[in-house]
Amino acid sequence: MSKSAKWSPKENESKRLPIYQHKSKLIQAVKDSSFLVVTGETGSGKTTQLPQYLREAGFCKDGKIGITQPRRVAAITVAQRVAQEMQCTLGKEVGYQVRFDDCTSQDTVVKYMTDGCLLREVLADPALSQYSVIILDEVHERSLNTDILLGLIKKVFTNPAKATKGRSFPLKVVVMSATLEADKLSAFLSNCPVFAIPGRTFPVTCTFGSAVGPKDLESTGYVKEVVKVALDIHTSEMAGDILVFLTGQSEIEHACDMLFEKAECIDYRYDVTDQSVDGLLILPLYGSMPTDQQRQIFQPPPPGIRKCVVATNIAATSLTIDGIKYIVDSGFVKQLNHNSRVGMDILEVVPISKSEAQQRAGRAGRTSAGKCFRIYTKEFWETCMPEYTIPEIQRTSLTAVILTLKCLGIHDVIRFPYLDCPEERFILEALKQLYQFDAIDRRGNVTKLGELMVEFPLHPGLTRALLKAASLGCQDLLLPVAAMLSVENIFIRPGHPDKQKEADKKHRALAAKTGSMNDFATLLNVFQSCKSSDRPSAWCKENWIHWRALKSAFSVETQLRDILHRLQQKKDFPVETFDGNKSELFRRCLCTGYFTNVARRSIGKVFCTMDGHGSMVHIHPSSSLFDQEAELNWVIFHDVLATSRVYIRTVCPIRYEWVKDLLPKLHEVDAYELSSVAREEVTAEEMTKWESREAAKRQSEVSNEDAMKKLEKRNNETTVSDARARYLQRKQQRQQSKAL
DNA sequence: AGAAAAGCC
Repeated sequence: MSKSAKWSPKENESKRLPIYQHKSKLIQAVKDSSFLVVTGETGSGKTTQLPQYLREAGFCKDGKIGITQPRRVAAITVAQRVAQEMQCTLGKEVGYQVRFDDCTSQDTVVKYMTDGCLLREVLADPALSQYSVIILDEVHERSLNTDILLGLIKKVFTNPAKATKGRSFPLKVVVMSATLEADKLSAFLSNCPVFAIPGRTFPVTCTFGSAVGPKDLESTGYVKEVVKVALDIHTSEMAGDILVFLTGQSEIEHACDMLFEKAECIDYRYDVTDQSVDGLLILPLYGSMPTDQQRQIFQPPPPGIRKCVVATNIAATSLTIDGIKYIVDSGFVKQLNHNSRVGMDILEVVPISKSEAQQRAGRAGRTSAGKCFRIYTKEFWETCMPEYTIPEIQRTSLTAVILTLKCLGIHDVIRFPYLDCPEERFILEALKQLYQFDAIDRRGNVTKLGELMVEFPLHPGLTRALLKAASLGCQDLLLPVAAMLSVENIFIRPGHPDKQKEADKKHRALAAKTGSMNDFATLLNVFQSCKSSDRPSAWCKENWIHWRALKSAFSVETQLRDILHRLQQKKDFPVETFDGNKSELFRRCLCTGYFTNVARRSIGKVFCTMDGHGSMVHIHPSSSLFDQEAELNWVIFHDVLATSRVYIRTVCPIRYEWVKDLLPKLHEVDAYELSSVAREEVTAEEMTKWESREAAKRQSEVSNEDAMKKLEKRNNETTVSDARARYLQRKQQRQQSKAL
């Protein structure tokens, strides 16, 4: 057939995918129902093929097909592949949109995008009127944005009265997920049908170990054990590469060092050119690693050499390495959890879930049968590992998300249809913060300021400070700072002690140049100095600054500037004036967004937070204020880190007068009030109760002095977090094992 | 006296 000669290899390949034989049934299933759950493991072809099938079947007549992904790279690479398969130019019929990169046009009918992008679109067009089909992909990963989109879709489109509002034709929704969550998702979306596509993976045999049991929850013995197991594999198993899962950068470097000492190896750090050694090629892999080093991971090892990649969870979903046949699973992961008891985010090492362990094991079966060596016992699996990973929505700060919902007109944020409901106190905490930032009023309604704030892709506190600066005409001070604080850490601190000293020295010099001992000012200085440099990347290298991170800060700043510029065109954008010097102006703006993060010197180097929790904190060693003895009594800070101590990081000295009038706001309102009046059905009784409490409150305004006394009292009682205790214990064990 | 996971608008 002459037609077949035209087929590209890709096209042939797509017909061999497991999904192909279900094509007509799948199209019919989408036609038959407004909601559909499609399950299929990685490799089934659902992400690339389903949108093409639906386009062929005429679903693009009235609108676009939108497919969401939790990650940027996935959205881009999948769009590239589909454009190739459809033999069209990327950005024409097939396109993608991620932050900073919109590759779509008028012609685009198949649009891949990140879930965050679609959420932004919903804010502008809640009816999603441009789309005929929305496909949510990788729903089992339960990213915060995907979860919110799911809830919004349920709320709007399962209600026939609301579903047609703002639309001229009905919307089709397809939710794609790994097999495990299928029934739950179907139940959530009005018991919609489930379509299962078989996967194409190879069997992976899993074995349990004996090294880590339920009693070893707080120990770091797993680092030693994974090294031992990896060496065992190297000496006794058939050819095939190894992937080791650990939790963080320093741990990975340590494990690589141990492997290098114990095996006949090539370590890329010392010797990549000598390919004559028969042995192990050891490659660390974590997110903040330079990209050219990351690229080495994907190259096949030299002949006769086995590759051993030691990675963080980045290798579980974000990156796929070919040729992996053996997995060594430590059973742990580092996770950022919001702790509402102490009111902060804590980065901690926790056991992975059973489903995550299966995901890790699956990485060995991509190209052939594989083996997974779990270093923990069966008992550990049964008693310490939860069935599923707790979804992000249940363990992060919800302030920004709640503001988004409020701006979408969803007042009852407690009874929003969450697939998994966050704890009520998390929601209340978010409401309280929004109230403190003047984003919502006492009745839980979004204020004018709140409507401005939701436009910015930033934490609300940072946005609040930025808007204050804008109203005072000094946005140029705050825009770079906001950008710098919303990208990954820009200061490089190498593992080698000598280089560490060198880096620290450079960083201190950057701080000193501002002449003000204010970490926010240092960020501004780094931003401006690099930007005005002739050779910015060389400047970064010289000063131990992450060029990649700083580059993204440059783009973020431009984006924030554009958003701000657009909002300032509005006629009711607030305008204020201020008399005083620049440094005070800068710091006063910061106070507007950071008065929830105020600390006061207590005794010596110990500070005490003024947020109502009264935690004892120290200034982080990376801060320019770390060794300042000066009369430094009041500070604001950007974030908290719980390691050997509870540290505040990115710190700025302030005067008490600047926050005096703001601090009472931290105590004046009970979060329950914000939520109960926000609920759609408020009983008359509830209303009177609330009114009378309001009246009582007005009569007895809590004075600052009273609030301070209360905090002082709490200081003596509390409150170093559990995370710190665990850290100390681990450190001790580490030292003991070192001594042996 | 001492330190950072992944991802997204």
